[in-house]
Amino acid sequence: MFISIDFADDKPIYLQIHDQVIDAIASGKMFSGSVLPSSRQLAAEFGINFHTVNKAYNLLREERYIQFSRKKTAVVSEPSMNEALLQEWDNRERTLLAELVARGVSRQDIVHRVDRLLDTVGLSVENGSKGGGQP
Amino acid sequence: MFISIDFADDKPIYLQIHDQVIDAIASGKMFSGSVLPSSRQLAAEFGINFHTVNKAYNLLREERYIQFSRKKTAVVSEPSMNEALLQEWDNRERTLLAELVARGVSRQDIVHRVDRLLDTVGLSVENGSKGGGQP
DNA sequence: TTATGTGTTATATACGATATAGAACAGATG
DNA sequence: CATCTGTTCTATATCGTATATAACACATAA
Repeated sequence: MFISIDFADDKPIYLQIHDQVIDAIASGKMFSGSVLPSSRQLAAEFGINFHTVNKAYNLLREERYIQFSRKKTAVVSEPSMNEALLQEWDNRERTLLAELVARGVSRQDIVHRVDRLLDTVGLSVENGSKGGGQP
Repeated sequence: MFISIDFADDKPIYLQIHDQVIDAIASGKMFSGSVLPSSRQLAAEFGINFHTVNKAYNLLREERYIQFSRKKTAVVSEPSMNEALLQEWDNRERTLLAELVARGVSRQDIVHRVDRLLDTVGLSVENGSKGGGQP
């Protein structure tokens, strides 16, 4: 499975699941139409409560990353974006960038660092037909 | 004052203060040696508890952004950075970048967006470090 | 010296978020 | 029918956030 939970991490479990699903989509491991494991199934796999998984799934649905089909199974949605989301993203990104600037990291180093990170995010391509339209 | 508090924001007050101090340093409004207002003083200004301000200050100190002089006043430290901090920053930045990638934003758009954000962060001359010199 | 202001420590309360637990429900599936 | 799905409800326990009050050691200025 593409999800792992670190109980020692201070980050809430439901957020760990939430972020890793987004990461799986970004990296191409999952894409529009991919079916996610059920709440109870995923919960059993990690020995956690299925309500915790539900919380992650519901958040992902509110953010339009996934949706629930009539079969009640969670599936990855078509990518969606809007101005409000971009504005909210900018706020968080700006706060993060300010940390490096405040610590004296040069602008060139920051841009290079972001660029290098983007390399590691989308290692898609391989693995079946990605980008060839929707399944 | 370079700090404002939004009680409607879901972000904790102590984190709002924390992030805005870092932003002030990044933008050059504060730099090494700048004196921050006292906990009780800043708390009174916004009608909040001084323990809340203390929580923000102590976090900033643990992160080496500020320190407390023998006079017990909080002052901005010299910029510091290390590998562990960079690694931790990468993790958070990667999660943030994955959101845009998962939503279908092109790599070029993301880089351009980050570059534009960096314009708004450091409105202090060059980067690399604000001059000023230290006392 | 006295008075004031600083960060620090301690105890206490209140509230929301996180996580767990168990039960029951409607709808789809085989 | 039996099973699985997400959903809803109630309940509990724990932690983080925020406030409140008190007291302390230290530094500063009157």
